[in-house]
Amino acid sequence: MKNIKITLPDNSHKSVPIGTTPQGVADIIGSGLARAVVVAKVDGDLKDLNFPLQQDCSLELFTGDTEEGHDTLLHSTAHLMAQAVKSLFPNAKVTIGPTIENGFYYDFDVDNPFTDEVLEKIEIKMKELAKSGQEINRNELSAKEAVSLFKSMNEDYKVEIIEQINPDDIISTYMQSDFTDLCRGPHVSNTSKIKHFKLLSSSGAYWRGDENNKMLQRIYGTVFSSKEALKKHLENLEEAKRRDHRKIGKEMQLFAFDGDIGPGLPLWLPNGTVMIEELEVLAKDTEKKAGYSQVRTPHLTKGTIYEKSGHLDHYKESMYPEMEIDGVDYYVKPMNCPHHHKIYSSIPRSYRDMPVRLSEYGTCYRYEKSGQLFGLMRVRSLQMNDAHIYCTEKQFKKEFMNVCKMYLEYFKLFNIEKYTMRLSLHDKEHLGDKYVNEPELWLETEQWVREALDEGGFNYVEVPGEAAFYGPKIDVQVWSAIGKEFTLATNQVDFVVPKRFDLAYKDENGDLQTPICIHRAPLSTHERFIGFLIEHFGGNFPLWLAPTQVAVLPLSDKVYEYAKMITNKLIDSNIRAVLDDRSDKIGAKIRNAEIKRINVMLIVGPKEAENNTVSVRRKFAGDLGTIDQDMLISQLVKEIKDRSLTHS
RNA sequence: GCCGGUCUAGCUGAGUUGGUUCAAGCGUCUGAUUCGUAAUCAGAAGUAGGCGAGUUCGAUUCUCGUGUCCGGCUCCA
Repeated sequence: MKNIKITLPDNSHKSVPIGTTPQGVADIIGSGLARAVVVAKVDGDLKDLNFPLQQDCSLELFTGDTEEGHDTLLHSTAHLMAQAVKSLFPNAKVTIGPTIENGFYYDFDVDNPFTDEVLEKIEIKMKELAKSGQEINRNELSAKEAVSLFKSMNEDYKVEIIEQINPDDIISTYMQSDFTDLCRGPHVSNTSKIKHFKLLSSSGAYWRGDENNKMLQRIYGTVFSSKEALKKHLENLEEAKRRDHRKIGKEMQLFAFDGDIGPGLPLWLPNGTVMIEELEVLAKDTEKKAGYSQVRTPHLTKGTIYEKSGHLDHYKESMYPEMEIDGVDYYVKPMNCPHHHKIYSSIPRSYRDMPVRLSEYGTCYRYEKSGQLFGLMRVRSLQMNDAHIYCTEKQFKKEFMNVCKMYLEYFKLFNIEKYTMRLSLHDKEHLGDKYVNEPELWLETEQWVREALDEGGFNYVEVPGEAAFYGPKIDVQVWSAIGKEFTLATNQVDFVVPKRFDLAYKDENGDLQTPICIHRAPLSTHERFIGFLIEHFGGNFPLWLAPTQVAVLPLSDKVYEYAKMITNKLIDSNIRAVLDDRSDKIGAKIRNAEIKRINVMLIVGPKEAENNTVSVRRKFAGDLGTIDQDMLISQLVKEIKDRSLTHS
């Protein structure tokens, strides 16, 4: 039989009989690799391990701990789960089962939703099927054959999927025992390769993500190449839960929800309010330097203005219903833009005044759907770090870029490193309904934004169909501790509403021009930003932001007077200090302060009282020794003033 | 809004296959202790099974409704 030459990644060669599979090559290399390998790349293309090699080629073997291998493992485990579900519930119809970051899900059309007990049963069945070592085989067929195959199996959803694939394409299926699934592949070659998996949760999910379609039942799960990796992942999930802003917010008494107030309407407790105040000072400082003017606007406004802006058309569903006052409909405001437009137009504007930058921590109310309220991240009452910039076409790029630069300044201050800038564009299909029908203006404005971003050297991804109804926008996406993605900062271009409001400025020639409006909220809302910060810092805030900055811990009642004096001195220096005057031992006081995540602990005993010093202990740093009280205070004042990130 | 689940003291959290007064820890309060870098001891109090109906001799436990929150889906100016 003819041999073929296999080139491995280290450029070594193996000569093997034609028809040898990647698994076969792995077997030759070693038994450890043979067990661990899950998928292969043949001349750069991902292939199954039992793909017969027909000619000289390069071959790369991937174990489950590589990106390619893990993805294959995840996908194959989704199939294994579907097989288990079909075996337990023969009436179940399978739909789609993709991989996601560190996991997979599969949607089923079943008679009864999955309960936790059922999930356990499915997992047990999966273990059984995995152990039984079933071969997984690829089969290729035409779209027509595929349709009749899945029709014969009563898999309506698969038929629907195939019918939307190009009829000339070759369709592939994967079969393990009596279970066949439509899939592009690749897959592991045997169910015994799947060992360390866990089903995590189940939930409802609409077919094709459309709420008009039937609700399917989704199961989420994950798999790893080793027991340790799975354990580590599950521990990470647990750790994430500990950073959950809802948990820490309660522990640190930052905010609360109350049934008598209403869902999505947070109460800001004194500690959380301290953080709000600090953020507002930061925003005002930053905006003052950047040439913004502060404004204030009412919470309640006539409906006519929202008709004019178009918001009633587009967002009535998520606005609190109107209230009739003196025969006129009023709304609580869902956004600040129309008010700022009215401030802009309250006086005549010249090109010399431009750009006009109006900022406000505006309080808004949005009737978000009940099912999507989520801690502080999605609420119904919110205060936006809002501003509107009115500028000329010429000024646009620079203004837009400066807003983006402001984000980055903030991100640096808070040490936010993981984020994505998303340029959200319109979708031609929805001009006239979801988006204002100005096809050329859309393209033009989008191009401006693109150029502004490119010139500013920002990295971004383009996302069609995500724009606001009045223009393209930049969304900055971040991830919460529990892995949810959020839009934090946002920056939008509005080429429509200024015209509707007859906003104008007089240009050099004395002609009236319409300004472009940039909506921006770099710090998002207080609610979302603080929610994010809680998870980002795990409650261990930088000193300037911490609700309680210093705890003074007297060793005993004998030094109470001295401790009280130190505490007062700190408070006089605008430092948020508390005195722990309980009769606990010092160890208990320290423990208590540590649990409360207090950054600076000042331990004072007779020695300190005698020398006018304090003994400093800081969270994360531990015992830092003794220091003169005035020197310490000036150090802390500086750290706070600089909004320093350091804990020590 | 949709699918599923949750709800026990300020917090965490047991238990009750329907049966007198429902644990415990933390916290709180009182007293003692006066202590050197993550828990001193003792005692006490506490509007505790979301809410409303129903079944029952009897419901925290079963049924129905309703609210909240959670996991997702959908949505997000």
